[in-house]
Amino acid sequence: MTSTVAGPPRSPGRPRSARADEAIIDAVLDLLAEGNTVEALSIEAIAARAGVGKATIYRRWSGKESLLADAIRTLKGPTPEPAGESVREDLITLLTVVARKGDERALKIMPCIMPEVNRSPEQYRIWQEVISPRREKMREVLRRGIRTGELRADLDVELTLLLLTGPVVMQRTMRWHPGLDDTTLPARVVDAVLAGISAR
Amino acid sequence: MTSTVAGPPRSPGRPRSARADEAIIDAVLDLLAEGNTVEALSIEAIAARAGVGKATIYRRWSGKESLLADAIRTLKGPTPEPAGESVREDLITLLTVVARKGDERALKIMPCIMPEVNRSPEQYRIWQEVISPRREKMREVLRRGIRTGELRADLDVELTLLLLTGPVVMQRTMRWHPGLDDTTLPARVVDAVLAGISAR
Amino acid sequence: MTSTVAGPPRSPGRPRSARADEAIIDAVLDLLAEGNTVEALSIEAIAARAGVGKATIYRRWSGKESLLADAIRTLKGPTPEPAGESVREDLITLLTVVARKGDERALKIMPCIMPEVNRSPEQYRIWQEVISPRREKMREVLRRGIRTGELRADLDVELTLLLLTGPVVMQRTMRWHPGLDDTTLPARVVDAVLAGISAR
Amino acid sequence: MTSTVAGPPRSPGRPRSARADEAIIDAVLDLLAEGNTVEALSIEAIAARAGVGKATIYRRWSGKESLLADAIRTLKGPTPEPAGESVREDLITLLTVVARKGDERALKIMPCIMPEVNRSPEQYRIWQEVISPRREKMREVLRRGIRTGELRADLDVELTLLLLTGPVVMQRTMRWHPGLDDTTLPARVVDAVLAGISAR
DNA sequence: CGTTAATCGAGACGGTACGTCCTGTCTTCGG
DNA sequence: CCGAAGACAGGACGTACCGTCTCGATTAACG
Repeated sequence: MTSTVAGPPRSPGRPRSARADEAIIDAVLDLLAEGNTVEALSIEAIAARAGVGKATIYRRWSGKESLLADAIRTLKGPTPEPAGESVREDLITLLTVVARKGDERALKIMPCIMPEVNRSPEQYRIWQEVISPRREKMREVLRRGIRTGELRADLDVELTLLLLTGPVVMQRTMRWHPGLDDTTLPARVVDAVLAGISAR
Repeated sequence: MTSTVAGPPRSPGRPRSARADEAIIDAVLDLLAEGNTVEALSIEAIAARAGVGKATIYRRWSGKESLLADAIRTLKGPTPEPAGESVREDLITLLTVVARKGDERALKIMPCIMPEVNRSPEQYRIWQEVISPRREKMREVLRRGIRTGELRADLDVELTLLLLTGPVVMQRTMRWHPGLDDTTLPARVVDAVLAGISAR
Repeated sequence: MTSTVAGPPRSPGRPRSARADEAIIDAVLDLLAEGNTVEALSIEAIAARAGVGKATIYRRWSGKESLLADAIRTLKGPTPEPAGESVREDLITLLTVVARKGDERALKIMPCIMPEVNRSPEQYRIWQEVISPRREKMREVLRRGIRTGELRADLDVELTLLLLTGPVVMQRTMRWHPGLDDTTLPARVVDAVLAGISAR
Repeated sequence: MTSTVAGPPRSPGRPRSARADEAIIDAVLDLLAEGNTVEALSIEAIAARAGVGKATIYRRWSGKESLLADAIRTLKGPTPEPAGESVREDLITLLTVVARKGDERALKIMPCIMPEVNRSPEQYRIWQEVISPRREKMREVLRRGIRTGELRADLDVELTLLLLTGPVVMQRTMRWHPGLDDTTLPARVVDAVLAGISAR
């Protein structure tokens, strides 16, 4: 007797190469880290760098957009799990980018990815899907803060989400303020938003 | 002899057509408003729409980047002048986009311009130049608020700038929160940042 | 010991499917008859039409060239055997195409096969092998005619072979003269070449 | 006053470069002469060899087919003008290929062009157009021969055309008979067809 | 009767060429 | 000299096949 239970529904034909997947994603990240611009990122260059035919890319992704999205997904690593002790700590955790372990390319790449997000509605949709888990976790933390009394009872959750993520994303995207260090920024933004800027 | 007074150092040959300038800028804004995406914005399409030769565009701008910058500059209208009575009112004024009178395309175009800004260092430099006057005015308002005691004495001006502009730009770019109306957003952001979100 | 007589050198493993052979050849002929052009004949299309994997084709033939050659070989049927009574009759017999019984595709396919023959030296070699038996038989008939006195004693056999086959092949290939019926053509060519066109 | 008569209807814009035309045709002939096969003739290779963008080729020709036709047209030189003294001489003249002066590539290229002619109906149409003038002149010579009594009164002109051109084209295409020299072939074919091969 | 081994279908693989589109430059003519 | 028009070299796009390769599943003959 071999097996009476139905195994996984394996599709016929040669299975897709996991090596190719990795090589392609890696080529994307390499080229981004080298060029620091998305303009220099052509499918042909990716295929050449990955040692892969163009068709192998198009078999997996519909275009540059979704390929980029997956590359970033890979880069970002899993959504961090907030400790749940204080609202402040949890928000800082969720605002901090956790790159895939050992990937130094993350910080170089992030700023030049952001601008791509809104170039087309489709790209935007894909990107939303990528970051929505983290955003949902932030909403939960805010709601918990209201319940526990750490935050105002009349808080507008959506507005607050914008107050917290807007500055961090913008700084990451635009690098407008050279004096603001990226590693300490989440903490400073959270503290300022918690406290307000008015004099007492 | 036709003229004895020294005229302005007029170069010989046919002068540049002001009609062409307008037609080109208008074509850019039209195409952006129609397509809602910058990807579909090619120099060839702009030239065709404007009824203009490609060379006429390249004679005036170095490339798509600076053309876009000028188009936005035109769209935005002049930097608003804050009244100077209260920090709150002035910040709201400066965070509100004032479109060129009678141009309904502004709100449709803004979100799809933002992402272009950081695609290359050059484009970023141009964009900074466009918005730096407004940012400088905001700094002045913040410093005045510190002097008048309306704001905390230990306020980090650059961080606060980020706290105010980040959410507004992000919402304009990403349209993440459908419930947040764009016209009332600046006021709500300013109020929230002034007050903070912590329970008292 | 199971067998003392030396059986056929049967290789182990699953034997090749005769159904596949037929399906492939048939798919080739179908596609040729449908498309009336060799350009539309891709290995992938053949495999799909035959319901066969590409590897099954490449296991049997080295490429499109030899597959085509075999398809034609199948189509043509065996070399006809001249009766040997008169040179005229024998030449007409040898110039007439005898298609495999019941295959109406032959006449549609022939013209579009011819051009393929000379696309590469290899293809040419294969083709020569296909038609050489028939050509050799024609040479014999011509030599016999010289011996029997039916033909000139100083006849150049190779030149005459060209005089006879050239017009028939060309008409079949190019269809230049719509008035010349394909079924009566061999007889008319033979008669004209035998008699000459000069006035007496 | 410059000119009141309507000049040639010059189209606006930069005129097409004659240099490009020549370079492209020359590249085609070079690649054919080198490779001796049409399979190795890609548009990309032609563009590279000619130092020309692919678009410059597609602006002038609809595809490989019509480009090839023009290349051959150029190679062949003008249709020869028969002297009109004897049918024999005129036919030999018309059957002999006159290559463009000083172009040694002609003889290498001709054989590998022929097979292309019938790969598709469109290609066939183009080719017919290329050689129809020469064929029409041959018809005239044959009709004149009938009138002058040099040829049989009951001659079938179309059949005779086939008898003459078939062998020459076939030998040129297939190179089946190595002993038959291409330069003397037209004369030998004409003589044989004139005289017939039957014993007297 | 189970092992062995070549076949089958399916389809992914690294490539090459296709024909289209856009870039930024140039070359023509007319204003 | 500027204007439109449009050709130029170059290069990326996404598609279609090429001929090869890897899968799990058949299908015989051998042991």
